[in-house]
Amino acid sequence: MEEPIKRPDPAIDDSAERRPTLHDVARLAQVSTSTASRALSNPEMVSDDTRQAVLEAAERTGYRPNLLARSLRKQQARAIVVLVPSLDNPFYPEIISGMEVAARERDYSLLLGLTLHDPRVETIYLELVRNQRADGILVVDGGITHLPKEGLRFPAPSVQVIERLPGVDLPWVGIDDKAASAKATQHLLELGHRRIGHISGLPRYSVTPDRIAGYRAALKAARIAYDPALVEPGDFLMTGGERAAQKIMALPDAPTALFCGNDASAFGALRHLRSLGLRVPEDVSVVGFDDINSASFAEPPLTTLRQPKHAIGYTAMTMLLDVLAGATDIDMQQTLPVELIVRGSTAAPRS
Amino acid sequence: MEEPIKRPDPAIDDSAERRPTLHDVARLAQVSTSTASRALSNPEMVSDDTRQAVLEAAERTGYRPNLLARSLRKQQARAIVVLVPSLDNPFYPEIISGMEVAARERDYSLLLGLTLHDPRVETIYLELVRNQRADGILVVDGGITHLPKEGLRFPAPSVQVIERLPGVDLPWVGIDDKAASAKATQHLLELGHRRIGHISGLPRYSVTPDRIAGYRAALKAARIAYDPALVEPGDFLMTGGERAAQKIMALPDAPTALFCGNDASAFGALRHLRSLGLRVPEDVSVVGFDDINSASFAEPPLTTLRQPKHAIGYTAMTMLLDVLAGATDIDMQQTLPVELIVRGSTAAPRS
DNA sequence: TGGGCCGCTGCAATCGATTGCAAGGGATTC
DNA sequence: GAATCCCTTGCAATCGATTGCAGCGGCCCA
Repeated sequence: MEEPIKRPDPAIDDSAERRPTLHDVARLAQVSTSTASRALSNPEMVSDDTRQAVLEAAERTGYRPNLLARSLRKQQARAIVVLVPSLDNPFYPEIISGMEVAARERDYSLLLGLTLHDPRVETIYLELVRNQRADGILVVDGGITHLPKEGLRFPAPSVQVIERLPGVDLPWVGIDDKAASAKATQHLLELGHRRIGHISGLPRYSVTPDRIAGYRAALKAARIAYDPALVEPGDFLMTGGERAAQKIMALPDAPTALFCGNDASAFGALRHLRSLGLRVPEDVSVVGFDDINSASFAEPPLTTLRQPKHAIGYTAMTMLLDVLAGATDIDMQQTLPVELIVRGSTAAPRS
Repeated sequence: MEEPIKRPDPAIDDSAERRPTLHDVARLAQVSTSTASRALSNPEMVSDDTRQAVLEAAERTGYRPNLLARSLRKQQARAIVVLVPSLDNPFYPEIISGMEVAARERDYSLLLGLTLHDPRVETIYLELVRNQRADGILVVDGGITHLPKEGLRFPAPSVQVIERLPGVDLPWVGIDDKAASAKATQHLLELGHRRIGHISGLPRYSVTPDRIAGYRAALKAARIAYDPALVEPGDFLMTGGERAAQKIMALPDAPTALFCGNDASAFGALRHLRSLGLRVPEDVSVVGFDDINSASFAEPPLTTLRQPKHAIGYTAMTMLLDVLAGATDIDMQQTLPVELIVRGSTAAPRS
């Protein structure tokens, strides 16, 4: 080990610009590759002198472990596929941000898959796991909705986020949609509203019936009869919200408040109300759902239910990595708290 | 090959639930693994009978190639790191969507890295490439800004998006900020505005001076003197836009129009104008930049410059993959067209 | 002095593919 | 009938790590 390092073994071509491998490090440190490996990955297994020499050699050569080789050997890709329908709804990027942080903290990478609800795309990303390029899947909001429900089997540990896939028994992270929805409706009731419209979401999402249920529960608690005409499906987008608002506001006995299935729908509703010349909140109150970034910038700033988006993503990723790490005492259902954010779009009805 | 497939070799434990490997397929098809490999990857290299037998065996065993092993052998990870400061600005998700499509089309995966301008995070993702887990890097908008500029070397092929890193000689995809900026300013000039304010961006972004330059060039072409007091830096966020608008509108000779460095700033400006009781566009016209999704939902809908966000992402990813595929005739600078979208936030000034 | 244990190290197998090289065999050509 | 060529196939090396097992030497204790 006191052999001067300057004199390279003439039998070895060091001039090649090949990236240094563990073998190169080992040779420079005059040890076997096994020892070099241990010195770097399990330092306590080698003597102080050896560790020192290996670290120095690694430093000197600029060695970087080849993660592909390590993954192959250890049979873990250290990557997670995140399936999202799209990034159009600003709701998703925030969730993904939380996932990225959690993944990075534990030396995992995040493979982003935008399915656009296309089963072919969904299949491609599912294959990535079958092909050992990823260790698990996070399914955000029906990323898999179009794959056959029957016998849908996940090829690896997975966690569902927000949406519960019918007939799929996987851990889940989300919110209590019914309770949140009731809370928003109650807020309007407390302000004095008696006729409250609800713009719901696409029926294919499981959150849609839950939110309707919460709305109905709050009405019932206030002893107000449920009027189906006041519930109109939107599509979780601006345009659908606009259309739904149009239908509801055209009723003979139009409501004084609208509770919308998400913020985008609420924006659409706002636009329609404006076009009718109705003022918010003086003439009609509006409540959204999600609290996306732009909700506070709307005119007027939107009263809405804040989903803990970052925390949802962080929690989901953490759960999945815990499962992959062998944890067995996982909470199958993690319900995160929702906060009602009261801004300028709600007020008492005109007397 | 007419050996009945039903009779398994008793020497081999087929009961194990191990994923089938190429070796298993080969054994079932009674060929060597090399042949099996070729039958699946280079079908034209084997005879029809053999190919048939191998495909059948692969089908029967449910074989999926192990991409880690393939990657190790072929020395390519087939993954690209996308470095973005964050997903807060809705501008980024759209770019990323374009990248994801281009990557998927060519069997690459997208590793998402949110740097938050933190050099430690930037380093982590750069390491991913050094460690052979990714083949290249897409740097979106100063994803690397905080790493030392001096001697910043990329460990793999990379493409810059939107932002040009100083002193870094890499292919780039973006827009002509100066020309776009001039176009927006000219629009206001054509409407009859003579005093036009500009809310610029953070100086650390290279687009900021370019956009100021375009603004000045348009003024000069219209023979209007440049007044530095009318240019106020924002931070590309709502709050900065609000603050900058406040400063500019407090001038003794306040402008009749504001050209904002991005849509978020414009939203902030709108809010401030509203708080002053000024109407848009009757009292003050406002122009944004980017055309993020919510620009059309603003009140009034925002006149803005539409960046081809999806195309930018798609093009950048395509360029990078072309480079990785060995293309040499790459355009080092790809400038994509910007469109002025005239909506309700601009009009002729009060006479 | 001898047996046993422990700490450290190296050998060699392994993860699961791809691929250069060579050989076998049939067809073609002179 | 022999030489040549080409098509197809298999052998074995390789990508770059990790790890079970065994060996070696030193130390401790009887």
